[in-house]
Order: sequence, then structure tokens, then C-alpha cells
Amino acid sequence: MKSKIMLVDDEKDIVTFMRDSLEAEGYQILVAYNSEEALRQLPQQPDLIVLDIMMPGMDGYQLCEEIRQHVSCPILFVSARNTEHDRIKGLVVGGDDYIEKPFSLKELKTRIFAHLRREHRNSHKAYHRIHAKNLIIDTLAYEVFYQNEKLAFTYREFEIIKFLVMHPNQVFSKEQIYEQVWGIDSLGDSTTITEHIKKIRAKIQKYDPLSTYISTVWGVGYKWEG
Amino acid sequence: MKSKIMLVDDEKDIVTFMRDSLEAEGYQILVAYNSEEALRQLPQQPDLIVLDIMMPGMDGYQLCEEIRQHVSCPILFVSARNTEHDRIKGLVVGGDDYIEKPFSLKELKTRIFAHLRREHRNSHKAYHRIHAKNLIIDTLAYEVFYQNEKLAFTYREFEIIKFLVMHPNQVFSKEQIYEQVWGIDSLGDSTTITEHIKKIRAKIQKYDPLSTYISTVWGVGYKWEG
DNA sequence: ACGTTAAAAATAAAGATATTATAAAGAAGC
DNA sequence: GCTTCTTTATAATATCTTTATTTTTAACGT
Repeated sequence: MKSKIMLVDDEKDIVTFMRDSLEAEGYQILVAYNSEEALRQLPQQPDLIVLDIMMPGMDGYQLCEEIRQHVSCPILFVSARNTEHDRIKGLVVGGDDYIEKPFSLKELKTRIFAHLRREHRNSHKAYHRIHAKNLIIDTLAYEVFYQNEKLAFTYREFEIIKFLVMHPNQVFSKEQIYEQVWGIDSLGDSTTITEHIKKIRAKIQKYDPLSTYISTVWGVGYKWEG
Repeated sequence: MKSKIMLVDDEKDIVTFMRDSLEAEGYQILVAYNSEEALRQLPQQPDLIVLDIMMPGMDGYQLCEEIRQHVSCPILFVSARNTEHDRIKGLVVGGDDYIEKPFSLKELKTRIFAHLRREHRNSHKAYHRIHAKNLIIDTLAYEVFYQNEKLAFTYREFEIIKFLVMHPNQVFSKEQIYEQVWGIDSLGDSTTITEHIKKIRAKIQKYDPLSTYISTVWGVGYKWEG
């Protein structure tokens, strides 16, 4: 979905300049030429706000404090005033970043992108999921799904799958797998790997009998088919 | 609760300088003098990371990319290299901010504060009341409801529920739960977690005998079913 | 090409180990 | 004195490892 960005600046040229280039990036743009307009448009719930500090009437700092009463999206200050004090004040009133004027378009875009990415990360947090053929491996929930069915793996089995899946198409010896999953200091027989691989294959095959997920490379080890 | 900040810089003087002043602010500090140390300490789940770019071995950019595989907390770059290109690269690899060296302590503190505030805003975004299957958990009022009936939980029990509920579908070891609920410095037996989990389950089961709310992942820990 | 051989891997099942659940008593806090 | 928390001991159970056996594979010589 398109992210919504609100631009607030009394200099129309600069607004136009920013809007054109951000629209070209695929963002949806809301424009306000002063603080009052900005507040009126808040209910449209922008995903990010770019704020000039020096504006007639309510200035950017005040506006920012006001906005923060209602909305928690990232706020980027843009200003020609760029002493340390200005930057700090911007952050204190609830801003998230401070870009000096004149700024390069590239830097503006990158910072906007970085902030939106962060928001996105936060909203999708805790879902570290790896897709592999018809399987989905959730490394935080310790779950593996085939379509919508949950496959039950034990701790060791899951750790082996996780390790292999994270390095697809790469062959690992039993010893390497053992070291990765059990830890360097523990010593044990490598046939236990064989056994676990067997169990894993059996469980997957029950749901997906046609594909091969873990293939054995004779004399070398095992690899995950990516 | 104290926020945990990890400082990564090969210049020990600078690290000490930052640590002292941040500890004075009440933050808990983790220190790493190179990227490898930083990665080793990642499991301690810092709330924010300050990263020098120029370090021997793996540099800050690479480290940042590596960290992003695992953790989504804010990452602040600190560097003497401060061309526009450097700043942009920092953001591209997954960073959230870029502070030029030499920096003022005040600006560092302010930026750290601003980022942590943002995280805080995100995590508490209007979710005082969390719905989970047939339960409603009010994290501010310390109350849990099933339909209209209030379930009575003790302090520790509630804190455990609250922590798990706020990270649904994510498995936590007993040690992790202990650390989150009791605090890092307190030491105790992890079997006490087992006992509390049992009590919690029993109380919930009394009202809702069919659903499973807390499931155990053998050899790993417990998780809240979301 | 074919069969032989030795090494490697797959299988099956029993034994050993480790983790979690339970119950109850003791300690700590209010 | 009552509730809550922690510890201890025990029971139940899931998982892991080992062993023995069979099957597969690649290499070799004929």
C-alpha cells in the first residue's frame, strides 16, 4: 500500500519540488502551507510528516507538539536554522529527525524511506518467517507450516531445519551441523544427525511426499534444496 | 524499566565517555569494542544500539546489516566520516540516525531519548487492552476478564501474562521470562517460572477449559498463542 | 558393462537423558 | 495471619542418543 506523507511548508516552490519527486517515488502526498491547514488534514492519518520550522503563525515546533497530541507517526523537521540548539529542540518537542536546508533530494528520500521502513518493521515485528517451497518456517514461534497445517518438530529437529533453511543450497557435513545446532563444546556421535534427518524427512514427507527438501550429498553431507 | 543501550566503538575512550554519561541518565549499558563482540551480546536484546562506522574487521555498515537479521531496535550511527553519501549509506543498510563526530553529549542524549520515546510510543500505542481469544487483558489496570468475569491473578502472574501477551507467538525461555519480569540483576531458580505458569494455566482453565493460551515448546520455553 | 566390495547412509528399536508437570512444604512479604 | 512466592522432591513424559541391522552408493577390477 502507498504510504501517505504530509508536507508542511509555507514556501510553495519547495513544497512543489518535494511533492513532485516524492510522488514519483509512489507516495501519496498531502500538502499544507501553514500549521492550521496541517492540523485540519491530520484526520487523514498520514504515515509520515515533513515539517518546516519557520512559518508564519504557529511555527513548526508548536505544530509538532500539537500534532503529537493526536498522532504518533514519524515527524521530520526541515529547516535552514541548523544550530545544535535548533536540532535538539526539534527532537525535544517530539520530532524524529532533522534535515538541514538546503537538502539534497536523495537524502530526503532516503530518510523518509528509513523512517517508514522502521514503522513497517515495528508493525510486523515478531514475525520472522522464512518461506521454503511449500513450507513456512517461523523461527520465533518455533513453528513450521505446510499450507495451513502445522507440522510438529522437536527442538533439535527444528534447529537443524532452521540452520539448513538459512543456508539453502549449501552442503554441510554432519559434524558442521552438529556444531551449529549443539554448540562447539559439546561432543557427540554424528549418527545422531542421520537419525534426526530421517525424522525430519519423514515428517515433511507425510505432508508433501513429492518434493525433496533435504538432499544427501554422498560422502559430504546434507543440503537444503532452495 | 531501564532501557538497555549497546555501544559499539573500537575507541575505548569514546565508549567510556558515552557510557558514563548515559549511565548517569539511568540507562543500562552494554559495551562492545568490535563487531564480533556486538553480535555476541545481541541476545541480550538491547533497546537501542549506537554504532561506530570505522572499526577494524567488520565495519559498522556490515555489522548493521547483520544486526538487522535479528533485531529491529533503533540503530544510531556515529562517525567522523560525514559526507552525504556516508549518511545515506547508513540509512540504507538499516540504520535510523546518523550523528557526526565530534558530537555533543547533549545531542547524543537527545537523539537517543527521541528514538526510545518513539519505540515506547509504538509499543504502547493505544493498547492498554489486549484481546486474546476469549480474554481481555488490561495492562494498565492489571485486570484480566473472561466475558464479564474478572480473573484474579497475583502480581508475578500478571506480569508474566502481560509480557507474553505483548509478544504473542514468540517463544521465550524460562530465563528470558525471568529476566523480563524479575529484572536482570535478581537471581533465582527458573523452576519458579514453571510453577507460575502452572498456576496461570489452572486459573484460566477454570473459565475457559478448551483453549490453550500458553503452550510449552519443549526444550525451548513458553509462548502465548495469539 | 557387470558384479564385487567397502564405505556411507538409512532404518528400527531400545535405552538413557533431560525437561516439564505436579504436589506440597517452607520462606518471605504485607 | 494470610497471601504470595520460592524451593524441594517426585512423577510423568518427551526427546535424544546409541546400538545393531539393513540398504544404498560409489569405486574398482574383471
